[in-house]
Amino acid sequence: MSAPFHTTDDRLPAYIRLRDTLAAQIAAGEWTAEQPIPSEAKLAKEYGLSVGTVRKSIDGLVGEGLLERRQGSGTYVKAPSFDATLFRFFQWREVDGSQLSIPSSKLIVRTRAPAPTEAAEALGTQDVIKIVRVRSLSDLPVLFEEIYIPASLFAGFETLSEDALGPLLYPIYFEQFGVLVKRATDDLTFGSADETVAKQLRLKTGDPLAVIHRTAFDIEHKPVEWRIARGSAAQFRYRSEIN
Amino acid sequence: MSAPFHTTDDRLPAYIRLRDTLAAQIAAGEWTAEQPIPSEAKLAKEYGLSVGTVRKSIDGLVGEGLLERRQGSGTYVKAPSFDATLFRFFQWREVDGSQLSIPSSKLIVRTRAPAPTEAAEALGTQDVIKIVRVRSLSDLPVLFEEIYIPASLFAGFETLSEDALGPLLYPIYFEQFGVLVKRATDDLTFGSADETVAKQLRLKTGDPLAVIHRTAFDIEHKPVEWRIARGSAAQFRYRSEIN
DNA sequence: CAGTGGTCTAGACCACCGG
DNA sequence: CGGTGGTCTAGACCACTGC
Repeated sequence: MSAPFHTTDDRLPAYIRLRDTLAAQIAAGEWTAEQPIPSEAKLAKEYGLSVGTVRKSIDGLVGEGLLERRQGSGTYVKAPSFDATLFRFFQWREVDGSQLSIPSSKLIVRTRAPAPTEAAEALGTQDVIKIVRVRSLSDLPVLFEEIYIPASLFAGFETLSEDALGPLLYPIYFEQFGVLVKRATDDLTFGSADETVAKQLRLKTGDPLAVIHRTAFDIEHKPVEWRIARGSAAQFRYRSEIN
Repeated sequence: MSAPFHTTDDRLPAYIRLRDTLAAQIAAGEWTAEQPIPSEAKLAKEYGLSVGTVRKSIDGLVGEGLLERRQGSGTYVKAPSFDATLFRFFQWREVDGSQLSIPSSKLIVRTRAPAPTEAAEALGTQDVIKIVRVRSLSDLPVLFEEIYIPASLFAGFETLSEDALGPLLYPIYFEQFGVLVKRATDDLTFGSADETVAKQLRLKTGDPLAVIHRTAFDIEHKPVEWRIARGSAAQFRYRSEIN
């Protein structure tokens, strides 16, 4: 009976308030990806709603890719497929059906620093943590990345043990800081390598580069990361699905 | 009563069969963007379903961007926003809030021809119509495109009056041939200009190029167009939204 | 005002999964 | 087998639109 709706404001439809409540619980790590969330019937009883309304809430979260239904079993938090979709640039092996592997990652810099202008504008703050890394495939450096994340959201990121940092950042954002990257905008341009980049990527100064500016957003459309990535144009391949 | 379901095969859920039936009618131009489709209640009666089930069908089509609900008024076919989303490459003016204009288009070739290997594979046929054109912005050529479309779907395209061909192809596909481009995959790489391209784009042979391979699909996920577009890398800018 | 979509209910039966 | 999600019904009342 009654309604333990969390943060959600009144006068919104019940199915939206429940959706937001569930989203908050998911982001808070209430459920793992292995255990189902409460069944539709249980949720209906708990929130004093009918099953149809609960279904509509869950439909929304499934549509957003946060939940996954498994008939006969339950509804589960979807292990975010981050880089299946979000790492898509740089397909290094041709599309012969072979899996594309995730580049390994070498950390160069990780520090609290003022944000460069563009990053500060995108993130709405100058107080950021800067991450610089080089990503490699089979020991060949392919991507030079500078990443900026708001210090307010990622307090303590600079001091995380280096072992805790895998090659993929978005899972860490989620698991360690509860920040779920849901959407991103990539801006792709063409440039040439300066000395620093050339050295890191084993190119010559002035060699052609693919340059990607990315701004990533969380569920609530708040910007949570800005990055610039550079790679040799010669091997570059970027795939984009347009709907 | 009973069910004038169109093409859809049996044993699928009713809401899917209705969705497909409606999609077919939309594609066939049954309704214009100014007149509403039949109300939910009417559809329910016509197909012998409950309103809830009809709503679920419509929900699907709204989610796909084919329909648009207007509370108190009706449900309308959504005027396809074709190139707002599908023409995104090459933003020529910086993002100072100014509208980006659609490049004008000069037709070079339009003929029935055998498809090059890549196009034939993507389209599943060799019998295609080939279109070559150069797109310009303020009289400056910026994009050289080769486009291949299946002759079976676009019978008579080669003989359309040139006046009927605006700068945007997807609206023509839809209005003249009932082919609605719903999704596309872009593959972006960098290359260098050969003589032909260099001449058309007023570049020097060997100048860096952005190269986009695109395969476009209709509502039923059938490939309906393959194209390769090339532009000077120096001015190139491609924006991609990742969800 | 009548007609539309928007929300919500309280059930039903089915298909599937797991123990 | 019981519990889960998947489909579907036949209503209710509300919010909005357009005449």
